[in-house]
Amino acid sequence: MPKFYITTAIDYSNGDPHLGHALEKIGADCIARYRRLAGDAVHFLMGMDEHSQSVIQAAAAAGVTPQAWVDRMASSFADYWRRLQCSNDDWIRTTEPRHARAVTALLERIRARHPDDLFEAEYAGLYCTGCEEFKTGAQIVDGHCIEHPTLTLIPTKERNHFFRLSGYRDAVLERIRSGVLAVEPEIRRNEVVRLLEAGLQDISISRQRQPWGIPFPGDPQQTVYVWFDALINYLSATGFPDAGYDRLWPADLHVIGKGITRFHCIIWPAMLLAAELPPPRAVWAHGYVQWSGAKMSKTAGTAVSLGEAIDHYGADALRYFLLREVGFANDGDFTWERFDARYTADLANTLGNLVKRSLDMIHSYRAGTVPKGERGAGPLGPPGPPGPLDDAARVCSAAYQKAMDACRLEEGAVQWMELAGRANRYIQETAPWELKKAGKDAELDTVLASLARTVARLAVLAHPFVPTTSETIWGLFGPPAPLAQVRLAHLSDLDVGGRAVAKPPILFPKPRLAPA
RNA sequence: GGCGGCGUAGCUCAGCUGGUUAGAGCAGCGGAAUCAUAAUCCGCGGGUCGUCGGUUCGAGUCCGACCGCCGCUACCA
Repeated sequence: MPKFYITTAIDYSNGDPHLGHALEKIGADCIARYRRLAGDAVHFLMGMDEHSQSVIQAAAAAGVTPQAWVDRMASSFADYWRRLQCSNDDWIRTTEPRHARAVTALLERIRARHPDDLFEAEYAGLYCTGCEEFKTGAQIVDGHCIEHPTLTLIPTKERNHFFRLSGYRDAVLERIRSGVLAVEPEIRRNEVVRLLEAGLQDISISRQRQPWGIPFPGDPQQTVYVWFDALINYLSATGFPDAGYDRLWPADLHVIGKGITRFHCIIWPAMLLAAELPPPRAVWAHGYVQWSGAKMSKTAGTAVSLGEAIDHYGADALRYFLLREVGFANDGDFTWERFDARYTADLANTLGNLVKRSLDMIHSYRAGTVPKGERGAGPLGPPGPPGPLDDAARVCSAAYQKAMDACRLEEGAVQWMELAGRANRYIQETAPWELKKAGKDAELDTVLASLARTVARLAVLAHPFVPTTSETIWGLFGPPAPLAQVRLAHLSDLDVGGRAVAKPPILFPKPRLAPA
């Protein structure tokens, strides 16, 4: 059983999670759940990034200690991820001892293997005494810090530890070009390659005057710069440097936002190479959730809160909407109109109604027991002659797996829904109610058995996207095996003939249109 | 400024290495059916494929210019 170590970016502890955070976690969770269905030994990591100056500021503003602040934030984020059914196996926080230990160990390992890669140098920049940090770029307006326009920025020099990033340009570039380190989607890979081709500068990896951080090994006067610290979380969670960490490492997939490819595709691999550790195998950089085509910015006042979006139709519906409509590669729009349209057309009308009508007919015509049809096999027995829906399931499932293997989650969702659509057409074509009236029992058995099989298969394909609904549908058959034990490879053999089915619920109720 | 991407039916998008009447889903309109959440199924799409010019027997599909969006170019998690 191949292992599959997948991670999300760890979130910064300075505000509540929003739809953008949610898209990333849901997408990663979708991939993790899919890999489990495919039979991999999945290890799925999520967590929090809890160091740096802005944490101190946020804590001070809230009148609590930094630790109390990050505890509160971590609890809040974790609560949202539970509501969204994230199936992470581990949850790491960069304030944990296991993380500090790994950061120290990694730096010491670099120093031991490539001593020249770490050196001290002067860092010069504009320092804001209000923020207690260096300011660059857009943080400076008219020569003043945007947070403290009345203060004067002070040109300051600071002695820092540096990492010789420049020495790893060729090695990282070669890995990305050859695909040994896969960067997807392609547009992100091209951006990274161009960045590498343009050349790299060495980077400062320590800070003075930053008490809220991990002490720099051998120089307790300084702390490890927050980005350098944060990236290492993926390694910390494997147990590094203890023996056995390589049961998980290297990571098979880092799921991140498109804005941080530079850190994950260039700096992080270089850090690992310097320590003579294998770089990750793949990085997937998703796009952003927009609100009516505009950026969803925290400062501009987010148009919709994550809590609202979850409460609207439930976690499954939000998961499906984000993955199907917003997508996991490009930017996409969240609007209530689109959410409603997707929910109604796909989840309620196509899938929910299919499950309901199919199983209701089994109750009306066969007293709630799935006919064995022409198959006559047990619950997971060998298939008999395949019907049109079995063919459709095979085709859709193959396309689904091809898409999901490539992290094209939208396409996976399309294929899943396509099978449900085929089943609806099958009902129309075979008209079971006519078969019932005409007393064509054998044909009716075949049709109902075929529908039941298809519904069960849809429950399996649904799992990465709508885990709760998936379990609900699967549970209706009183299945012999928990869904967690089902594998995609068994899908064609899946049968529910002879099983008693529960009365189907309305899976995705449509709110009555409110009178105007 | 540098590098790159996008601009195809009301909406979201497919259209690979150029080749018969430009496609899908959703929405809309018409019809059928009644197992089902008034759900489903069938039928209906003349949209200058951003603009202009070029290459070619032939171009959303290649080249150039232009217009309009957008991304990456920050030691901002």
